[in-house]
Amino acid sequence: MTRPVKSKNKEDILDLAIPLFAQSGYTGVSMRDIASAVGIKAASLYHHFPDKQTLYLQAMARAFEDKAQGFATALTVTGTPEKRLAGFVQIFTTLMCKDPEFRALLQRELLDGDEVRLKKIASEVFREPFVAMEALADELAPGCDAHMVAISIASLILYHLETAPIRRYLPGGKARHNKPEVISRHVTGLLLHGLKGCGK
Amino acid sequence: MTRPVKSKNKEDILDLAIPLFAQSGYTGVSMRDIASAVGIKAASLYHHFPDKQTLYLQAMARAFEDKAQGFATALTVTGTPEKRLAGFVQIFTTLMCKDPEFRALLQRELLDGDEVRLKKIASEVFREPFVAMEALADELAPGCDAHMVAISIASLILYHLETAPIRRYLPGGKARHNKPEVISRHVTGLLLHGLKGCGK
DNA sequence: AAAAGACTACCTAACGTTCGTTAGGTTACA
DNA sequence: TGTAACCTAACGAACGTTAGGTAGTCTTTT
Repeated sequence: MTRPVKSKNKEDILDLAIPLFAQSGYTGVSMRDIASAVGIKAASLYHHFPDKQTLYLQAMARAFEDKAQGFATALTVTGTPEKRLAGFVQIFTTLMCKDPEFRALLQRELLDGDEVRLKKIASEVFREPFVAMEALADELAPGCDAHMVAISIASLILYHLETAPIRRYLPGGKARHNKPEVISRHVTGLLLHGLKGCGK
Repeated sequence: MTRPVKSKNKEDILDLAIPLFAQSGYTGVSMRDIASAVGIKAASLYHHFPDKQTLYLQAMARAFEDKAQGFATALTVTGTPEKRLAGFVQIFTTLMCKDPEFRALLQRELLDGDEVRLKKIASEVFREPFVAMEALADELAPGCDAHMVAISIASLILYHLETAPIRRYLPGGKARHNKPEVISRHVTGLLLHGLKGCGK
């Protein structure tokens, strides 16, 4: 039995584990599943990680890390507040569209995540873009509740993507409703002008 | 034909299983867990249900049934389109606030639900209120994409609730942001007037 | 430069536990 | 007496995890 030429390291394993956890959740993925995806035996995973929970936490950390940086680019847009909002929404939507794994992991964390993990995600991934969104909200609608506005912006974008599986079966559901440019245009219009703004 | 007073029937078991499934998901709840909640042994569950999956599906069906009816009351509001929207948002928000179990189950279905179940939920639970929302959207913003508007309305309400666990750790998060009247006022303002409408 | 030792990354085999599920017996009420 | 509702006991499978072994690779010593 010849051994593989190149040994696996932690990062390789985590990168292969992330999509599994995203698709089936913590309890839905066994150590044997992960090992099989990596191409080794389950017992060998314990050479790299002390237990499953640690592996999972490190996979989550890896999946979420660098995400904050991605969001930062969505905040580089300059110009009028309206233009900056439109730019942010567009970039954020495109980013989220391209990363179903991230969305699934986030959803799972919102359902099952413990306080420690949620706190970590909040401060390390979302805090910076969230603050920028709040500042933008305060410019566009002074005196409003910036926190609620920021959540609303994220809601509009993310829920259109989250509900994709069921929207297919709801009246009026079309394939184009999943396209980032369609979503971002709708959301921008709605945010800037209310319901009257999303018809154009 | 008449059951002994002390005996459990299917409905009792399902009602006790629903919150367990809502909290921990299908794989996170064992037959022994359910039996323990009911006050019987796991083997006895097989007197009422052929297997775990059937029990789960019937629990889901029960959790979602009569929900459509609850939504119907949110559509009884009359008056100007603006007033009807405000009324619908308020009632729908209050309804969702009171039912974290339903929200959790819906979220889990969006993540893990197969096509058949999603189709069933779409047609039996959401179709009717969704059509009404679309009609309302068409009145308020003729020519708009009613499907997207309806999703946006639901997004705004549900995501404010879904993100409650993480909003605590995001800047500006306050306890009142989880109150139905605060959410519905914010959402109504945003929908009718855009960002400028949620400051007042 | 070669041998000896240590280390890394994997293996096979198995452990104890929990799981869904089944078989067959018991009890209480019609 | 029949049947519905429950029980105890146990099955096999899958799970996370551990023990102990092996084959290459790197490091040190002679």
